[in-house]
Amino acid sequence: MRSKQAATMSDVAREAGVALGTVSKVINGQPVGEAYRLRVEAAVKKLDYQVNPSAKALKSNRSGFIALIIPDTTTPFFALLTQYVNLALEKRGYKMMLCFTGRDADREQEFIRMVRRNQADGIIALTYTPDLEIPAGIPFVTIDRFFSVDVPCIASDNFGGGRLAAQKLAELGCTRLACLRIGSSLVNEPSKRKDGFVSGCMELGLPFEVCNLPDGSPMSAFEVFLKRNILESDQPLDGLFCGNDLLAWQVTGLLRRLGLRVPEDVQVIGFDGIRMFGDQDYICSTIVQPVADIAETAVNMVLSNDFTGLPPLICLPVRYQPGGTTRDSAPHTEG
Amino acid sequence: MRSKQAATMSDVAREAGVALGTVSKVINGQPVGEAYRLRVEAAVKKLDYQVNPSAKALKSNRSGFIALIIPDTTTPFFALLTQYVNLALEKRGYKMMLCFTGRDADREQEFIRMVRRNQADGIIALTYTPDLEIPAGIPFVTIDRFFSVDVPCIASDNFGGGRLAAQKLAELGCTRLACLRIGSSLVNEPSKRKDGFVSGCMELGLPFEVCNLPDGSPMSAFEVFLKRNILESDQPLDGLFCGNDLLAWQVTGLLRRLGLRVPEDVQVIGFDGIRMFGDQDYICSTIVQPVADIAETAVNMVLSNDFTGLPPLICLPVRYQPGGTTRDSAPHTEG
DNA sequence: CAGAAAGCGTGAAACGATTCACGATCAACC
DNA sequence: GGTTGATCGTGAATCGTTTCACGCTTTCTG
Repeated sequence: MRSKQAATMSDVAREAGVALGTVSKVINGQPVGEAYRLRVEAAVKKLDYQVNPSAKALKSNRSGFIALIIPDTTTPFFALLTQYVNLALEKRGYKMMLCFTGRDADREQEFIRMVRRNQADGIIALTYTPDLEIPAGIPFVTIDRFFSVDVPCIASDNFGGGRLAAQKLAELGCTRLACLRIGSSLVNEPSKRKDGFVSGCMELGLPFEVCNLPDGSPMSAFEVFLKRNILESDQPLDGLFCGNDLLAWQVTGLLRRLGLRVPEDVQVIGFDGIRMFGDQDYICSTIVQPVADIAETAVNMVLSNDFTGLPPLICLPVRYQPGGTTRDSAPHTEG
Repeated sequence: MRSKQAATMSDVAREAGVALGTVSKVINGQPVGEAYRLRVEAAVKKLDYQVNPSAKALKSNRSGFIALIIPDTTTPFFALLTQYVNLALEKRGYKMMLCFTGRDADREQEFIRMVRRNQADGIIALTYTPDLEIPAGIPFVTIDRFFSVDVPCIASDNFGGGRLAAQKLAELGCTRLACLRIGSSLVNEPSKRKDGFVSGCMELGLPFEVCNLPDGSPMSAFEVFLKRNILESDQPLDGLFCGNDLLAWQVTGLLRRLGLRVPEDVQVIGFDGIRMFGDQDYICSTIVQPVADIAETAVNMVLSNDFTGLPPLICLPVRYQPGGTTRDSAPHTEG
């Protein structure tokens, strides 16, 4: 029950004494004589005219919405990505439609179907379904998941990041390394973190272990690994690279509970660049993903409906960030 | 460039040999003769017909979107809320349009203006602007922020939660309590957590302190307070209630760094019910907000366009949850 | 069995924008 | 000064629904 009925284009046209088409041109910035433009602008202001997005969408066949398909919003990295994608879309005048899937393949497919009904002009997806049916004819880009050369994928330099982690640990004096992974960092692009780490270790001539656990495994599984390879070993590990920051954070807690000092006895590097309050301290030493760049790039790609000539996988540079779990960190000031 | 042009209602009507209006009735579940219904349904299936949401929105003046206005998506409580609101909306056949404001009043007002352009059928807002201009004529409900009796507000029982925290700390053997707050828990509804806590302490006849810090204050400010009132006091505090879980978590880290044992020397209770990975361990002992209920209620309210007769403030029950920072917790197994 | 009431299919009108063929205006040029 | 072409305003047609007045059937009632 709006107090005043919203003004339409014809109201503006009548008020300004011009034709409908002229109003449309002014609104859309097409060339119009100065005098006309001023009259229309005055009428727009006077009537507080706002374009009706439904009418515009109906006629132009563009909704102005981009769907972001994401496993959940509570994982810090996803939350950060959501925020930056939203920001990047806003800058370009688009709105975001959030679809969180809870890692449910059926929900993912259902969202994509929905989007095909014209609800969105494009899709940015970070999904866990490897055999997802990608809709033809709608801009579709993925983040961190490579499907095929037809589907552009934006990712940070996972391989380079893993390699960098190995190098940093070596630089910091570690001589026996391990890579710990769980769940999502096992699949697809993020899996290259391990590959890069392994490659780095081999280049450095350092011995290393790899320990993989399926999603949802209890920490006790890692506990077994760490006890055997640190407490009970005469050649204990002294440098750990974890598949993501949350894991690194958990592993650090675990190590400390086992009586080991971090970073004095064991140094730990994670991956992602998660901070505690979104903008405060890093929760561990980490390989920081360029989240803002990833979001910007994904948005630019999905809005430029021409993917030809682009590399199917766009890799963005990562950087190393000390964060309290390596010896190069300033004495820590936070929890 | 969809391979086949999407089918419209008239295509379906032609295919089924019925009138346009009949198709509309079938689609919208209005009473239609059995034979007609079957023919239309067959045609819908054959042509893979999907309603065009823009056309529907244009004619019916409802977009099917509800806007969620939220300060950010990275604060765990907000992330959780976002997820549950999304879920509740989905259940009701609505889509969510996410507007994160970064706590910027101008952005908040701009979003509301946008929504008035018919982009959304209602607004659920969690805002920091006390003098927000609430749009008339569009369903608007708030979470945790009371504006006026005309604007329904959903909140958890902040007062009761604060009181419960005091009672629990007393039960667990604490005799000298304090309430620590920062930033967002100082304002509006969440501020009642302190009131409830104070009330609880007075009922129990226990001495208490209150320490408030403005948003963005460094932890060192709390450090001063804690040093003076625990380390340097001959009547040291032994029970802390923090305005939210993140603060409780930081304070716990701070206490441990000061050489105090939690929960042996000092017990800490937070507020919110944040878990580390969204579904794993609570990060501290806490008063859990019923996030799912809050979301459901907010969605139900915003979709029922009749607020008359409802209490302006809807209060949902909280519960206490041990989480490692009080003596009633099972020996902790996580970081 | 006539007449009223109820049930239901029909299709034109409307929602509010975009688009485009058309025509008017005007400057330029030979 | 007449012709050409460019520029630009006009308004009808259109996008794909919803809605509703209309009228045909069928059923009920006395």
